[in-house]
Amino acid sequence: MTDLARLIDEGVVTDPDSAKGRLLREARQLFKVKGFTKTTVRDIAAAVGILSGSIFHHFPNKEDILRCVMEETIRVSLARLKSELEGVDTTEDQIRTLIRCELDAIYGREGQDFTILVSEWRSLNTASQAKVLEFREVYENLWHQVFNDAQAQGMSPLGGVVLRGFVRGALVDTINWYKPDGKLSLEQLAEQVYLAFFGRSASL
Amino acid sequence: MTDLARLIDEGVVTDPDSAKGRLLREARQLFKVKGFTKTTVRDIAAAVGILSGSIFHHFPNKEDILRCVMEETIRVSLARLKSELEGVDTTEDQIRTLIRCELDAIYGREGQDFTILVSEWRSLNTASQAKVLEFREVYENLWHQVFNDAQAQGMSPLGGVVLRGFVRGALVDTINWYKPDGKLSLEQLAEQVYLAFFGRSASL
DNA sequence: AAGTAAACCAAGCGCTTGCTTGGTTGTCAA
DNA sequence: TTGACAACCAAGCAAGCGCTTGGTTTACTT
Repeated sequence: MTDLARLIDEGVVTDPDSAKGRLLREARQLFKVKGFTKTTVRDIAAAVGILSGSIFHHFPNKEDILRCVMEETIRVSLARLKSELEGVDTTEDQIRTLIRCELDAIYGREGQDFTILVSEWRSLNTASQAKVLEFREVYENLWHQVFNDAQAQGMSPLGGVVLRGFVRGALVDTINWYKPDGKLSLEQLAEQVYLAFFGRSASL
Repeated sequence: MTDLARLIDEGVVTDPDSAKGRLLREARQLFKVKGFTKTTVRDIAAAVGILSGSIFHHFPNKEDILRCVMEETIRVSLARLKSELEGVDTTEDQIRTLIRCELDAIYGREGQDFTILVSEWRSLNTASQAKVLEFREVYENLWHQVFNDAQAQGMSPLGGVVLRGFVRGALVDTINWYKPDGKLSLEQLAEQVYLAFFGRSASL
């Protein structure tokens, strides 16, 4: 069984070959490029190759498409993170893994997936936000635990929650200035982030 | 002459008592709360107390209102920053001033002004972005200079541009989790940011 | 008192939006 | 072969959008 097949089987992602899966893929792409409000249901339908009305056979409304896109993004990121963290023992390497995975969630695959969670957050109503938050908190707790360990080991003077807040901001905001095709590679960017926050912990 | 009067006189801000100034103030507030696309010209007009069509006596189109709001935000922040940096000699204190001023631009006055620059950036067309960028680069260069000094003095292993990118992200993203009314005060938050990026420079 | 220009109103145009409705097609199990 | 169901089409509705137009009010100058 392939990785993808297992993820589909576990309900982490929708089968990309199904009608709903195709819709989610094209919607995600359009939300990334144009943003949620500037993307019309006609845009999404045209990208898939159907008429706009047919979308509502699969989703109750436009907002629910965004909710599904966001939930899938987190579920995939979380599954990926958990599997990559397995067998990583030192806090230093765990932090590097966290940073690498999140940068990959932002720039990997078809790119900028993770960013939708932040940039389009206000496009969800309160009920949808609560649903997405359920998954997100599990993901964030992984960060908090590792960063609390880091504080306990003297690697940072900051608590896990605050430190995670700063690191998330630093990472997410890179889309506004970092160019993956420039002189700085993704791996180098990840290392720069690590250095910025934990660069001199060895000297303690 | 008061501070505000001088700013008006120098063209930094529009007179808040003028018709255009009132429009900009209400528009800014609505853009912050609802976002640009979800704010209608009828919303803005109603907040000021006029009819929607009358807005176009003052602005050529809706987008230009956002452009003006953004430009004023930067001009005010820049003027404020320059005046606060006067007489500050050490790089450490300059950094603290930069952080304090930017947090104040985000949370001060009527709150979250500065954030519009990031969250609504894509709502501007290319021409408007270029205009705003003109002012913004002056502001960013102030950061770059100070952070390059910091690197030269061994306070950080990172270059000014990259480090500024991380710090900006960390600061701007605080609106997504930091609560000004919580246990952490704005001054404490500013100090935490400083510690996160420069906390162990003394041990070098 | 007359002139001027800024500020605003009243009405609505043309377009786009999310979504609905009633019907058609393709697929597969019984 | 028939029934059932998911997937989709064709057409369009109601509401909201940015913006225009032609005219009126108000404040100030000369």
